[in-house]
Amino acid sequence: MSQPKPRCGIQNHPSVGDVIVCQKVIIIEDDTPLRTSIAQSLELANLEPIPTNGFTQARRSIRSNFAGVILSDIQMPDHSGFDVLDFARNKDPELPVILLTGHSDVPTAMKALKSGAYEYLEKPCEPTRLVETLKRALDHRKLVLENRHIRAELETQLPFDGSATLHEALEETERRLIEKALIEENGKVIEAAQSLGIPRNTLYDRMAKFGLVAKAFRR
Amino acid sequence: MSQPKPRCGIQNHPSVGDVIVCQKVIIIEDDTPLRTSIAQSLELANLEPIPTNGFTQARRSIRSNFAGVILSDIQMPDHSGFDVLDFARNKDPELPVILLTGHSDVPTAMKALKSGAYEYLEKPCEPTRLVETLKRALDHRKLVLENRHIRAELETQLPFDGSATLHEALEETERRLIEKALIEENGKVIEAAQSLGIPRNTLYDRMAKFGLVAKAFRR
DNA sequence: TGATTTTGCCCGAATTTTCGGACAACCAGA
DNA sequence: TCTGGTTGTCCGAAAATTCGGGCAAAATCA
Repeated sequence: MSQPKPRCGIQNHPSVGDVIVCQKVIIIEDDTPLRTSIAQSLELANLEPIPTNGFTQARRSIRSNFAGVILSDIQMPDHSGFDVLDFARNKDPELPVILLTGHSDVPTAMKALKSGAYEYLEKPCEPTRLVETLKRALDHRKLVLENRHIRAELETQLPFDGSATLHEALEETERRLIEKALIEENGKVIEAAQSLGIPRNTLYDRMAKFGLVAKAFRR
Repeated sequence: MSQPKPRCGIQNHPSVGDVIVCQKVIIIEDDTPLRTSIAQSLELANLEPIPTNGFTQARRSIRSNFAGVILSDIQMPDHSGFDVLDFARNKDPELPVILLTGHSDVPTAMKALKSGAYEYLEKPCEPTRLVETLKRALDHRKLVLENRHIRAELETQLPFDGSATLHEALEETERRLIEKALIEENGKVIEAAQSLGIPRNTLYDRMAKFGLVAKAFRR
């Protein structure tokens, strides 16, 4: 029949129902006492601070699906908060960055928002206000991540174009279910067969039909 | 002989891609000049103000999937902002309410947040800050609505719980596809068969197996 | 290394599905 | 009432699928 398509396909989705935890806050602040003080405030609020002393130290934590937000000082010796902002937006445009500006530095604050910061806070900042703001940002982030997650799930679920034949659609569904089972069982055919409720040989029959090999599903 | 209709999708799929517009702001403020002033600020920011002079006038706009947020004064002659908050949270717990407090009334502001307000603003509020805050709230609201929308979509697509047998899952899928085709063809078995790419008799076989009758799918 | 498990494939019989053909019953319009 | 189209069911042969058993090669483990 058809060649074993090199479809990389289904990933191991953490199931739609489960809640995404999103409470990390990367703190970028060169002033050590202030940094630890902020970190403490966050821990008291049940958040998960990741304190760093500057851009260089922070950048390895900043990645595309990071489950949290960034809180960065804007004036630092080595880099500016805007560098953080650019870097973060490049990694993930929907990753909220909250910038700490100097007292009453309205023009810079405006510039921050225009550059894509999620929010700014004036430097001598009461902990409660800080936490409130971060919680809103984290909530926002959580929604964004959930959204991506569900969309990904949707894509794997509705692949039939309407012009497909009943047989084609069913074959496609069957192939996906088999692939999913194989992934979940780490490429173990026997266990996948068991979880699908069919005998081992039958699963091999179907796999052969679709050109699937167990090896390709190993972690 | 009519062609099988050029069906674009498996169902009329409110298209996951399309963007939800969410820029309405219900303004609840008894002071008329201030109210219109706020409304103007919002219009300048490309938002869609719905000005009301109080809770009574506003409550009919507040409903479960409202595509916007609420901005309410906290001190009003007939009702308090907290009444608005309670009402809104009852209609939809994820509908953001932003409360306008008097100048430096921190305790009330705290109480507002604890009661579930999305954010509070101090009364003599610069338009830019107001608009920024509202935009964040609207963004949040948009995400919530998108989320609901996609989840609903996913539920209609996700046919089998993981514990189902391969055969059971495929049968279920087959039944759904057949029902879908019958619905789209208004219960005409012949046309449904054509759109599914199988002969009429085969479709009858399958329908019999599932206990389906065409009559039940007529409009 | 040797023992054990797993893979991937083939056989063959039992079962299921496919699908053309046929037919009675029903309904709607002329 | 006649007529054309549809529904729902049955038959039967061809085709496909299921699934137990078996086996050689590969992988894994001790």
